[in-house]
Amino acid sequence: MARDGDEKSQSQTVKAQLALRELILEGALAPGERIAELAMVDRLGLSRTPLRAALIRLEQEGLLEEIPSGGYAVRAFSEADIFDSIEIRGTLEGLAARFAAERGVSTTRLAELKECVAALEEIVEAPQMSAEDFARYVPMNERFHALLVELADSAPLRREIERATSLPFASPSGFVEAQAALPESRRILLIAQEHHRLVVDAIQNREGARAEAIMREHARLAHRNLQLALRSAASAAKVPGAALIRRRG
Amino acid sequence: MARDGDEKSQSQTVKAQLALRELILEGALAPGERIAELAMVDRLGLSRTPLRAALIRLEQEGLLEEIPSGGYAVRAFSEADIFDSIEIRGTLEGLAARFAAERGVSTTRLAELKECVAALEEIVEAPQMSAEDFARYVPMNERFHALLVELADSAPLRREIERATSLPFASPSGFVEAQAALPESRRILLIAQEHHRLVVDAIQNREGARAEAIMREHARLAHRNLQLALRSAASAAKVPGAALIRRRG
DNA sequence: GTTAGTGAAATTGTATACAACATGTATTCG
DNA sequence: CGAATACATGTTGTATACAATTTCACTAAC
Repeated sequence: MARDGDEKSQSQTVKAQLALRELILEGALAPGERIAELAMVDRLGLSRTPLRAALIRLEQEGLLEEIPSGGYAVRAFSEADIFDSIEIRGTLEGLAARFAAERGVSTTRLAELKECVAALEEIVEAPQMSAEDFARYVPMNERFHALLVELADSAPLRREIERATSLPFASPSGFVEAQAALPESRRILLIAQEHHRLVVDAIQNREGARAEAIMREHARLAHRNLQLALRSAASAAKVPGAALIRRRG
Repeated sequence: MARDGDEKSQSQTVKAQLALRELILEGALAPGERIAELAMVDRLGLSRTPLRAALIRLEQEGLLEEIPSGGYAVRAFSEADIFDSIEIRGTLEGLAARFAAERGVSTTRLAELKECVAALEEIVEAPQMSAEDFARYVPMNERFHALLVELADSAPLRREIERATSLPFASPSGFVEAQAALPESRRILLIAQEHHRLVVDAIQNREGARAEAIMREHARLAHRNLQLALRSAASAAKVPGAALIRRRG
C-alpha cells in the first residue's frame, strides 16, 4: 500500500511480509482459517523460515492471531473493533498535536506542514472532485499526518502511531477511497480540511489542548465514513481489508 | 515479571523470549551492542530458530532495534523517551477509563474494582509502610490497572495498552519499587490512591471526561517518580531496566 | 603515520531435514 | 447403528547445514 520503492533486492522476509499482508487485505485468506505454512510457501516461492518470520511480525501487527494448537489465522474485526481502533488513532494523534503545540516547533517544519495544507486546500477547493483529485488527495493527506507525528518529536509516540495505523481501516486514509463514492464525500473533506487548518493554527499558537481536541475530532470523521461505507455494499468493497470485517461481532 | 505459572513445558520460543527479556532488563547486555545469535544460543541452551523468533518479538515489543546491516541490538532509552512512554500509557489508560464511564459497566465488575481499591486502601492507610506492604501493593496496583482495562471492554485498546506497558519503566508499577526508597513515597502513594478512588467514582457516575483526566494525571505521578528516582543512584538501581536508560540523549 | 585494500573469520539470512504434535478418517467393538 | 480407538496424514516447532554478507584485522602503499 503506497510503500513501494525498493521493488527488488529486498530480503525474503520482507517479501513474505508484504505479499502476505496483501493477500490478507484483499481477502484471499478467510478470517479465522489457519494459514498453512507449506501451502503458503508454495504460493509465495520462498522457504518456511522467512515466511514464519513474516507471520510473527504480522501477528504482532494485529493482522493475525495465534491458534492455541499452533500456527496462525487471519484475524476478524468487528465494527466495534474498528471504531475503537479509529478512536485510539485519534487519541494518539491528538497527543502528537499537543506535544507539538506545547513543545514548540521550528518555523521551517511548521512551514512544511503549512505547504502541505495549502496543497490539500488546492485539491479540495475544486467545485467537483474527480477521481484523479482523490488520487492526489490521499498521499498528501498521509503526508500531513506523517508530518504532524514528526512535529511531536517523540520516538515512542511515533512507534505507537505507526503501529496503531498499520491496520488499514484505522489509518488516516483508510476510508477516503470508499468516501469518494459517497454523496457526502465533498462535505466531509471540507470539514477535514478545516481541521487541518485549525490544528496548524493551534500548534503555531501553542494551544495544546485545542490542538489535541481538533485531532481527536478529526479522526472521528472516519467513524462517520465507517458507518456510511459499511451500509453501502458498493463503497464497503473499496475499504482496504473489508474482507476482515465481520458484521455482528 | 509477575507472569509466571507455567514454569515448565513451555515452548523453546517462549523460553527464549522470557530469558532474553530478563537478560536485557537486568543489564546483562549493553545497549547498542549487537546480540550475537550463536553466543546467545550457547548461553540459553537452545537453537537459533526459537532464538530468532524471540528476537523478532522483542524488537516489535520495543526492547530491541534492528541493526541496518543485520541482527539486533538492545535499545537505549533517553529520559525523554521514558517520559513520553509514560504519557502515552496515561493517555491510553485515560481512554480506557472514558470508555468504561461512557459505555457503562456491570455492577459486578465495578464491585471487583471497588474491592481492589479497598484492598489498596487497607495497605496504604498504615502509618508506616514496610517492605512487605510494598510487596503486597505492587500486584494489587497492577490488578487495578488490569481491571480498568477490562472495564473498557475493547480488544484493540487492550492490545495497545499491553504493548505500551511492556516497557518496564512505562508500566503502572515501574517506579513503585524505586519509590519505596524515597522519602516522598508515602505521600505519592496516598495521592495515587485518591486517584484510584476518584476514577471509580467517575466511572460509576458515567463522567467520561473526568475519568479520563484522572487517569492521565495518575500516570503523571510516574513522571515525578522518574525524576526523583534517576537523581538518586540508590533508587535508580531499583528501576527495572535501569541499564537501558542513557543519561543525556 | 595514516589510509586504502585484501583476506579471513564471524555473523546473519535462508533452506531443509527431522521430530513432536494435532487432526481427521477408517475400522472395530459394543 | 453409534461410539471409541487406532492409525495415517498433515502441520507446526526445532535443529542444523549452507550461502551470502559483513566485520575486523593485518598489510602495504603513499
